Amino acid sequence: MKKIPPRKQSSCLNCEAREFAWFESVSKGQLVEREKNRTGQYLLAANEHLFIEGDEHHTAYTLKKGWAICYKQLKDGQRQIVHIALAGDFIGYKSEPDEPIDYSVMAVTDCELCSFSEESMSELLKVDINLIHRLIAIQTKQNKTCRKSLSYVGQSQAKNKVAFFLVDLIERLKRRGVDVNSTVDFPLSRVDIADAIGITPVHLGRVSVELSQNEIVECRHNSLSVKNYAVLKNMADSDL
Amino acid sequence: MKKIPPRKQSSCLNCEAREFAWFESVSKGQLVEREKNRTGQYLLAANEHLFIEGDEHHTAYTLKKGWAICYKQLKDGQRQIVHIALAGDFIGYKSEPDEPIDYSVMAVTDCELCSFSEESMSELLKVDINLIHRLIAIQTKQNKTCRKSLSYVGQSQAKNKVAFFLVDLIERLKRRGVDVNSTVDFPLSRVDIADAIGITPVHLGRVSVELSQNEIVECRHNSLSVKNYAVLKNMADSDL
DNA sequence: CGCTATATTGATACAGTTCAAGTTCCGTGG
DNA sequence: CCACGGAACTTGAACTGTATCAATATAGCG
Repeated sequence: MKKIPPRKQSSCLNCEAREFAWFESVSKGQLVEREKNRTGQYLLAANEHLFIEGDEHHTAYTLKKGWAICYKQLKDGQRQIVHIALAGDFIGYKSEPDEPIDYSVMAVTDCELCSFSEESMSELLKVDINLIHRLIAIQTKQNKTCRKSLSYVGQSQAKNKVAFFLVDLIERLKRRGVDVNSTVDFPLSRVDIADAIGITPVHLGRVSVELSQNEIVECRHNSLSVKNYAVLKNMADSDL
Repeated sequence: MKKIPPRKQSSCLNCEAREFAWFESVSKGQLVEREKNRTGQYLLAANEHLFIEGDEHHTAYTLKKGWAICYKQLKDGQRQIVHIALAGDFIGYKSEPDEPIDYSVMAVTDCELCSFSEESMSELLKVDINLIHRLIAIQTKQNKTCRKSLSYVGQSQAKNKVAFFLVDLIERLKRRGVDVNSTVDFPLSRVDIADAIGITPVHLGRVSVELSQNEIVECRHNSLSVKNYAVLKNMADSDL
């Protein structure tokens, strides 16, 4: 991971990810002041790790740009992706400084990140009540998302899992201003998607063929194009 | 749900669940004061619902006594249990008052609950910084637990799922002072366990037979007895 | 003491996995 | 710009874990 020297760091003022980030709750006026508590800005190249499950790291990050995956690994090597991190996502925060982190984060594309040390975070939480509430809101949402993933991973079958997963992602991309009607950049590999929804990449392949033959969604080679979002959405949370 | 009249309500002072609950962070001295912001105490009979996914309820609860299940339901009726609530667990909290709750809660055994209205909560969070940090810690832990469930539900197979699930529960019961070496009360049905780990009750039955034949764990008829915890633990997070 | 819930057992079907052999894609260097 | 090599995807055949359905057995409740 490459640290960006202070004079080259970009300001929170014109950060596009801010409306999805922890600092969403900070008013323009206060931003310069709060920004002083940001402890660094980094470049993380694709496929590099930010941290690994078990690390005793002491930093939380806002993903400023790029795609990253958060995952856990079982003893037998099986990988479960627990979250696809997009611009604005707050990752690596732990309330207990002494406990090791319970998941790993790896960049999918080249990423930019802003860091907050534990001290700077508790300083920020001390001086700005809005940041506390925003942090709580972020956690509530993460929880909600995780419960939803758990539900479809546990209860639905392959085709529906794909739909659930894609619809979730598409909605998040939409909010970030991506035009989902055209073909969009989609850096996740088959293996990534498979590990996120709990099936085999091979079987995901077969399901994908079916989805593209039915003119629902085409998802391959770093690009995604939605042909029939209504049907896809309906497939997420129903047997159709 | 039956409301307990004020004069019959028990105090937080000698609550056994408190050390696992939100008020864990409150000192004995402050407890009487904080307790004033508790808005009610309730009895919820077995199989009754506390609230249902989609409800616009405005109350958070501490489970004081009993077992409850938190679950989500897919359109096709499939149920995923996302959490087994035990004494001390904080359930139903939402950071956004306007949003409907994203899961349902049903009592498994008769339960006792303490309630906090949205107003009382924001009052408490305003006056007691420790309660803020405790709330954040609770959410962090819930998140962690959910990620873990997602991982084994998504990636391991039936036998291991059972082990994961039981080990998690057993550890939580231990902390609550239950002697796990003897036979313990275990009110969850086969269907409940199956819906928590994402398999069929019938198949869970077969796996259970195997586990009991191998003298690892016997789990039936409202009781659980662990024969070989070492092996069970090893089965959680490994192929053995 | 019967009645409904819940759990067991067996037979069969299928979704999803595994392994292995192709194929296509894409970045790299000549 | 093309040729190469490795990674990512596809395809096929065989296998297996889990689901389904249906029929019994057992447990707990009124």
